[in-house]
Amino acid sequence: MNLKELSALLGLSPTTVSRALNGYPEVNEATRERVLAAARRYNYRPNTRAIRLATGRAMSIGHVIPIASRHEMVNPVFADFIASAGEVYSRLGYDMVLSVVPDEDEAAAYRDLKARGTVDGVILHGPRMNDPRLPLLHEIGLPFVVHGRATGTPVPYSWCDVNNRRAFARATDFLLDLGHTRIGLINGLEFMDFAIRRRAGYLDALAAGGLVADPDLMSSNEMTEGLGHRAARRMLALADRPTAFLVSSMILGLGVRRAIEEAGLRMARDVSVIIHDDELSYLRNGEDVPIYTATRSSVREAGRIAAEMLIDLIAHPESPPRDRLLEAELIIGQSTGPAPRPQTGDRTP
Amino acid sequence: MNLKELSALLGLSPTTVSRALNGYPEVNEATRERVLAAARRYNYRPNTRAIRLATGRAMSIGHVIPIASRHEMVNPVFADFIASAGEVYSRLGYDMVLSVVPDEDEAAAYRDLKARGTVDGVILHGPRMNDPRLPLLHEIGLPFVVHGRATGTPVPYSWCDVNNRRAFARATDFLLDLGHTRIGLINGLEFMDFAIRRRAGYLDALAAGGLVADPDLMSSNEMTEGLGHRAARRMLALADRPTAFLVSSMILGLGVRRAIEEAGLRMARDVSVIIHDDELSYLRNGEDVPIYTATRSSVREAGRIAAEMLIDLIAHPESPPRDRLLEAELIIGQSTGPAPRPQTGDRTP
DNA sequence: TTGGGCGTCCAAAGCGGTTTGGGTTGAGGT
DNA sequence: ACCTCAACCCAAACCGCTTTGGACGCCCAA
Repeated sequence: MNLKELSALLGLSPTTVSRALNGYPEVNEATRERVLAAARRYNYRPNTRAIRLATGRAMSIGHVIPIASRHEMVNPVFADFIASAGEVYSRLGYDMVLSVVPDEDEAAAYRDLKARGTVDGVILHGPRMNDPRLPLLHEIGLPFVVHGRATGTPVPYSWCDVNNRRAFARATDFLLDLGHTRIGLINGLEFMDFAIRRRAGYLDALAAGGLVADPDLMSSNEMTEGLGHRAARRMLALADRPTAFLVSSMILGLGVRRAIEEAGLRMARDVSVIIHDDELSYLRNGEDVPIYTATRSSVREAGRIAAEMLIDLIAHPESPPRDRLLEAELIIGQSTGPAPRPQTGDRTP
Repeated sequence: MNLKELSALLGLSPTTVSRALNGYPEVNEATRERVLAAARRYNYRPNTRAIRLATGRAMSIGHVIPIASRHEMVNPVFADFIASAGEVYSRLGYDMVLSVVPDEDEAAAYRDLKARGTVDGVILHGPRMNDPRLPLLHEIGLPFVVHGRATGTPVPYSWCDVNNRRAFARATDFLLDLGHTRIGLINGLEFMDFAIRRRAGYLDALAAGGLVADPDLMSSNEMTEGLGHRAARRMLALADRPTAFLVSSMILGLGVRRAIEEAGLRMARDVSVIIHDDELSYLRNGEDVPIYTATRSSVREAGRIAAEMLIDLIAHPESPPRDRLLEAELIIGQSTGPAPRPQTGDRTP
């Protein structure tokens, strides 16, 4: 059932039917009712492809997911982010189109999306320091919102980010207040913007507490359970081992906990742990009471905000960039406690 | 730059330019070269929206993600599945469109995708027993491939699944051979098709081993760390507690391990654990050697196969349904060992 | 010499909507 | 009786591509 058929059935012109369905004023209310009833009755839906060509708008938002051919890492926060962004898109009549491309083709993918008119705008994921994608998107004129920020970007842009620096500074303060002085930082990859900011927050707080950072207590890597385990194990094997860990994700935290227990230690009592909790739906930090003390910030909320921001940006192309900084909450869980008394040397090997 | 402009620049008709670019034979090779060179030079890309309207094909594949308003569960295998399916789509010139809709709107979402012509086909995720979505898709005539199977479906359909039944039967056999007789099953939600098949495999093997299943040793729920922990803790508190667990996912397994250690027991030595490992990219079962003994099957491979199957199906609408059953591998890790000697009663409370 | 066939190209008709620029009608004012 | 002006509706152009149905020139066989 298409517009022409429907209008023929109604004895009206396609023009009038289109206007009736789209709420234009120059159509008699009685006629509009008749049209709406017929549309319902014959289950008429305007063809997406025709609307898009006619209006010149794609009515869809792109998300480009680069796949590194080496390890094919898929960011675990990604699923929750797009789920919440997708709800917004659906609600506002947009489609979400995902482009999965090899790492090296990412720039080409953006150019393509723009040149072919496949999307009206994109969300940029996992921004890095001096991220080349931002100037690129700026240059080709594709509206975008960054999930996070990209330190060193020369052009203004729209973003929605968590205050990672303050979150990790507060978490570090909390540990310092508990008497910890040897605090390990198990962070994401060092070129990721969030990781840079979290380290900065950690270093801020250490410095404010009169401590100097120990390079042996800082690690940066992909955020998998295995790598969290490996980093924590290495630090726990140090002669002057940490009594607390600051950990950039829940999944890393699972590995850290494993390392702690393998070393014959108990979380909270022997080694405190604070994680950053993105509130992923399938990896909750405890059902009722939080397991880990955490800097908590909902990635779903960020997805929702970024999506709304982008659609607003598309609707008002001449408006200045928007941004939104979300504060993380410090949630006290069962993974932190006062620093243990000076060690008695009975560490398990 | 559009086709009309480009053809004007070349002094050719749009027809010829279009044919030259699309590899049709009725165009002089020299002309084709000239057209291709100009297209490159002016960075011409045919407008997606126009192609779609003209050809009547959406050149995109839909994935509908229902969001239960209650707990907003996003399936963690989903990210990896769509990442690998997406690679196939990109390669073959298709777009992937994700529709995130409230649970109760799922049927409407499929009808909409079909009626508006937004997609050429869909992948169906998380099939259940007697899943109403399959007859629906069949009825509205939208090509689809199921990731998994749906027991009880009256119509034939295309699918790509893991042999869950055989996998869990083999895993159970393995535990029986190690001398375990009290084996707990920590499974996904009981109406999910994969969970039904896994339980069937487990029950098959128990029966073949002359054992009767104990309802207290079977649990079904969503597959989160917390629920894995809860189920295992409950079973470990039984007077006649299990000496082994069969666990439906890696994430559940993390919770199970936590429960084991909280009970003062050691995995493998006191309690064996076998998980099902979907080889998620951010939750690997060990880097080099597997941590958990596991029934392993790559969800990425399934995504790739399902995507190719669907596109093939779209290209040949009259062909019969296809299917593909993948066998899971039994990987021996460090989480299993011989059943401990009969208990001496020194369990921690 | 003529006609058929081939190679190459083009005009125009579509795809299914939106949108522009009127046309018709009837009520109200003079 | 005539004009004006809403209110309502329509024909046709347009979005940018694909595809159908020739057109034209040239070569070769009859």
